[in-house]
Amino acid sequence: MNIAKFSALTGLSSHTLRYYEKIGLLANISRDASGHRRYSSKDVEWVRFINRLKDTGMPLAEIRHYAELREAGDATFDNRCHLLERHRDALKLRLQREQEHLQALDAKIAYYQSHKP
Amino acid sequence: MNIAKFSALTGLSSHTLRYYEKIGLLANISRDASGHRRYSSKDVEWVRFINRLKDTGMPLAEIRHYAELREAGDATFDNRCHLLERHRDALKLRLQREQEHLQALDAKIAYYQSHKP
DNA sequence: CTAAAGGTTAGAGCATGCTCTAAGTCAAGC
DNA sequence: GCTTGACTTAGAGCATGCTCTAACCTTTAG
Repeated sequence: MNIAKFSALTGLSSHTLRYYEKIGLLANISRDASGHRRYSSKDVEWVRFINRLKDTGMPLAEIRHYAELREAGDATFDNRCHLLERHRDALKLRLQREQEHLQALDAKIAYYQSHKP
Repeated sequence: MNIAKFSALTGLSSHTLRYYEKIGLLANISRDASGHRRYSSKDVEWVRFINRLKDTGMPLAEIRHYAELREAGDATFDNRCHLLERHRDALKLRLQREQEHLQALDAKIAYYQSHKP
């Protein structure tokens, strides 16, 4: 598929997609005869996973690191797995903190509502 | 208290504290005879609340809006309450999404572990 | 008196993550 | 052949949120 369709499927603008390729998040995107990018459904999966990592707070530099390990093949299997585990643990912690924040916000709102001037 | 102690209590650097004052998050910080800032324990509470809003993803511009409402007194009570409610609702949604992300990560990690090459 | 420690200001600089622009290429339809 | 539209590139510009610098002022201890 071309960049427009890929953009629609991944939710990233074509500008952003080219940018991600430039910084090493997407490698080996194939080209058609006239030099236009042709994305595959595997690319869709990968960019959706990138979006997941991004949405859970992983910086692009670390995602690029993961991408490089992925490119390097099976030898980096454990390495990638540990990277994901560390990220998951950080996410768990963050979720706990955010639960606390949510409770505190609820309490503040309840206070506002019971103290209307 | 002086800026160094306040910095220690709030976890923000003195640079950041002056910056927050400049952009309107902190208003009416008092000064001593030689022009140095003197922070009160109310200021500690307020900055801790700012940190909470920040940690739950509220941009500084919106926190500044909340700060301005707060400065304006009781007339903005409802307004502030609604702002917090909207933020809480957004936070709830985000927590749900992050729970899903966490599950997906766990699944990916489980896959990695069951498919070691 | 002097030096050190801690504060002040305005404003420059930086990291991240886009977002857009300019100039050009290519393929399809009239 | 020419226009239109979607693509290409390198690189500039922007928004957010700090982070640091330079030059200067006070207070305190020796």
